[in-house]
Amino acid sequence: MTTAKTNGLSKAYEFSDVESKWLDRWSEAKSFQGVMEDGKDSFSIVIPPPNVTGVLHVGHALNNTMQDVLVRYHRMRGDNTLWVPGTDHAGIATQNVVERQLATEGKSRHDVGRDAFIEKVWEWRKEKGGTIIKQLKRLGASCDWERERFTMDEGLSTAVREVFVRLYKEGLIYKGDYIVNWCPRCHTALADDEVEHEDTKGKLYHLRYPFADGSGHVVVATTRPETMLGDTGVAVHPDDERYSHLADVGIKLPLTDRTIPVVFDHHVEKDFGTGALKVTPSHDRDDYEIGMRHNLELCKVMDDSGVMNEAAGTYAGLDRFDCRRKIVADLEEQGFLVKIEDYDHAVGQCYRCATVVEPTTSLQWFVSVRPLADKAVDAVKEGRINIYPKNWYNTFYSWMDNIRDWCISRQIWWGHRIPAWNCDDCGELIVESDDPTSCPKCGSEKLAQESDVLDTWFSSALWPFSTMGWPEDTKELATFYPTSVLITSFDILFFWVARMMMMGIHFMDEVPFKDVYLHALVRDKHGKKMSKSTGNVIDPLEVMDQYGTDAMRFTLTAFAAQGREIKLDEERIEGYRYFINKIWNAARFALMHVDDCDESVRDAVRDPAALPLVHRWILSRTATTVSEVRTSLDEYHFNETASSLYQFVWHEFCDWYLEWIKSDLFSKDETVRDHARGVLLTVLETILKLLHPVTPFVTEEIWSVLPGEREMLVTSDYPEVEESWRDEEAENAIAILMGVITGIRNIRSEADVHPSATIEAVVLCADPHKAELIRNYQPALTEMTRLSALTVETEGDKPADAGVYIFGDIEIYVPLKGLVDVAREGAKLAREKKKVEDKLRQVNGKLGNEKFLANAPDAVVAKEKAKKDELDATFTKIEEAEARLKELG
RNA sequence: GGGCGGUUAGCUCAGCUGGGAGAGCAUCGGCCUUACAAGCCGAGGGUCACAGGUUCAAGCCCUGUACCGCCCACCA
Repeated sequence: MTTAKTNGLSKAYEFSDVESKWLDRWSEAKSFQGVMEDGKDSFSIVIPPPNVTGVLHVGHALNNTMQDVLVRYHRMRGDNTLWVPGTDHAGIATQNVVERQLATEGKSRHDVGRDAFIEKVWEWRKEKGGTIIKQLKRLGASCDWERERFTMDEGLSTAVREVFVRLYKEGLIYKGDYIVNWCPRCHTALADDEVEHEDTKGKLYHLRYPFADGSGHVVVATTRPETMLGDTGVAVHPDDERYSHLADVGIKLPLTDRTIPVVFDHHVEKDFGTGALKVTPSHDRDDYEIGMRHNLELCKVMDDSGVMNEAAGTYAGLDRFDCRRKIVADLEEQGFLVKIEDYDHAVGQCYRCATVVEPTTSLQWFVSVRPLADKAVDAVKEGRINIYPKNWYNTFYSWMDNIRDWCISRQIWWGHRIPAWNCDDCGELIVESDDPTSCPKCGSEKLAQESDVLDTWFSSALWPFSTMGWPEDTKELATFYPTSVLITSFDILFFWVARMMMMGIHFMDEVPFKDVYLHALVRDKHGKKMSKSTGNVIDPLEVMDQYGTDAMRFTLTAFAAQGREIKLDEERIEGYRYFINKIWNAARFALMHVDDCDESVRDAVRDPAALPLVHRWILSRTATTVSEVRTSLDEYHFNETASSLYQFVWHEFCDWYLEWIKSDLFSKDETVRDHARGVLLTVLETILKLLHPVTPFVTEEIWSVLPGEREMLVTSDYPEVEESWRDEEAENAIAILMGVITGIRNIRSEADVHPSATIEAVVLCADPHKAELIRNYQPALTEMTRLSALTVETEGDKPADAGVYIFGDIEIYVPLKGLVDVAREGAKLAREKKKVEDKLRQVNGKLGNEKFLANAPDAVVAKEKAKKDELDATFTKIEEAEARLKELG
């Protein structure tokens, strides 16, 4: 690759140096600093805090690109703009990382002790925890980096305590012994939504449970036979006549010496299996609820690690899965096993470590979410929060309707320790934001703080206001809360988004964000989830290395259509890299001509109507593009933003406008040249501004070498729609001229006329205005089609020995002097004729339909009539051309 | 079991309020035309999953079917 330079810009865009240069400059200039000026609109976003253990994956890249596009857009619009960055302490995930590190030294966290372990986590964070932040910076994320927050920071920890204590005192936090999801590997409770259900090929074991009086038996089915040791009842449906006589007869539980009762509960499905259900209240959520309804005993048969305990009798000490095998063998030996069926069912797994979750009763802390959830639902129903795309409303409501109390305590060490103390002497439970020194009830000083920490999502639920200084009244909160929009992945709608709504509304009395944009997951090009084991992971860091950050950002923006999974194809990234390069080269070309311009060159656009058509045309197209881009950004239609920009820059500005004005730029007529230079510079500047939010690096670089003194692009102004640039007349006229050019090129190409061969063309057009228009543009037209001459007539001979191109009332002939390939030309005409015929059939169908004429709006009818006239004209001319061709053949 | 989404060119996808089916890549042909071969010019390619319905008019609205995907859920 050559690196020849033109006017200081290398021939191909070399992103690497450019990117690091601007990252430094933006940082030095504090370009991303949050602004709080009176009388301005505010635009604020809080980043979905990535886990402090995280490394940038393509989902982060998408998420943060979208946020950055909006933030840069609003900053340029002059709003008070703030993007708050930060990371999440990610309780279990981070603890796991440090535990693994310890394990390499052959130690467990218990070997080092709680305080020392936490110290180690902080050390780890200091050394390695900045990775994802560095990577976000490299992405170009224009966060106010001086405001970086961490969910374990002092300020945020204060907010967490304050919230906990207030909720407790309002009776919305309680402690109790309930069934929870337990991870035997992480040794902690998990919230319902931290359990992932995986379809698993398992077995359904049918077990024979004899009646205590020896009069018979009932068959129950289970997927987890080891839990039978904890059975404290058998449940049947109250209306099930098969079992109505069992009310007073107990069941003799196999392998034990216990007798358990039969209870009648509507939850039991009569038609499933035998209609009898073994009830293990300590190890199954449904069974727990049945047990509560019928006062069944709790019998816990496993410990915190999933190992059978003393209640399991001779099975004590066995791991739960080993126990399962042993139990099945023993049941079979003793004749209690009826049959084993293959059975596919969902098995709950820990979302962090994929260990099979064990439902267990345990003493935990809970938030009563119903009252909080109701307020969140109201906010959404009343439109105080809008959700995009809107198909998420149903899902949101149904989840909120079925929400259960939130288990917030975790039996791990890394996190916000629950601000509750137990008095050793009187047993009083003390909940205070400041550490108490003595028991308010008995005065004892023997107080022990709860060992549990809070669910990570508890602190992230406060993120929109805790990062702005709550519980203090801060200027940040006054200026930026509620935030403008939350952009996040749909898979944490409930983990996080819903909980921020609940907490924000409860504590701030105002929603935490006005809009929620939920984007899709990024998948590979076949729609498969990216995973290391499949080997289909696209690493954004490698992508940035290979194609440049702007190319990746543009690609992600182009893919970000609402409501669809994103299938990312690496070839597309390559395609958009070419686009970045195209911008670069267009700028190089422009610079060759505007390099030495002074301010006055822009005067050309002050009176657009006075300019030649092609300049009026590009200004009009620019105005349209500005409008499209602004609208699509305002509506979060990121893909449309990308496509408007791509289409306009490449196919209108580069392919047509630059080609068209080349002769003007080399003109000896100073006015002609200055018009071209002024419009060229103006449009280029507009393009750079429009593109900047999506492709900040290349645009800033080009901007910096444009003539004149200028501030950095990042903090310049975003283009407004210039209504005075809109020009329908120019657009129509240029469309005709483009048609002529395309026609001539088509004939040349179809007839295999070498591009350098000089030939002539004749345009026949009965309409004198159009003819005049085309005649006026002869120089540009011949230049762009490489003709030696172009003649325009309102009437004249139609040569047979010529290539022909017809559109509407315009006919183009390129005399070929015996070079016409009759067969090929005939085929082309036939093809065109068929197209026109098909369209005519449609139009005539409509216009021949009285109901259409009666019902369709006048404008639509008029349009159809105009279409018919044009098609008729084209059709006639094609037939004439066919006739002439026949003479020739 | 409930809910949501998808099915449009060979591939990946747009198509916002119903009014002449689009893009990128890929394909074919021709060009190193002085910004760009990471480029330029030209061309081909569609029964908009299927079946009904509403409408003057349907890729778009309604009903149903098929297949694919995701989410939620207490049939053990």
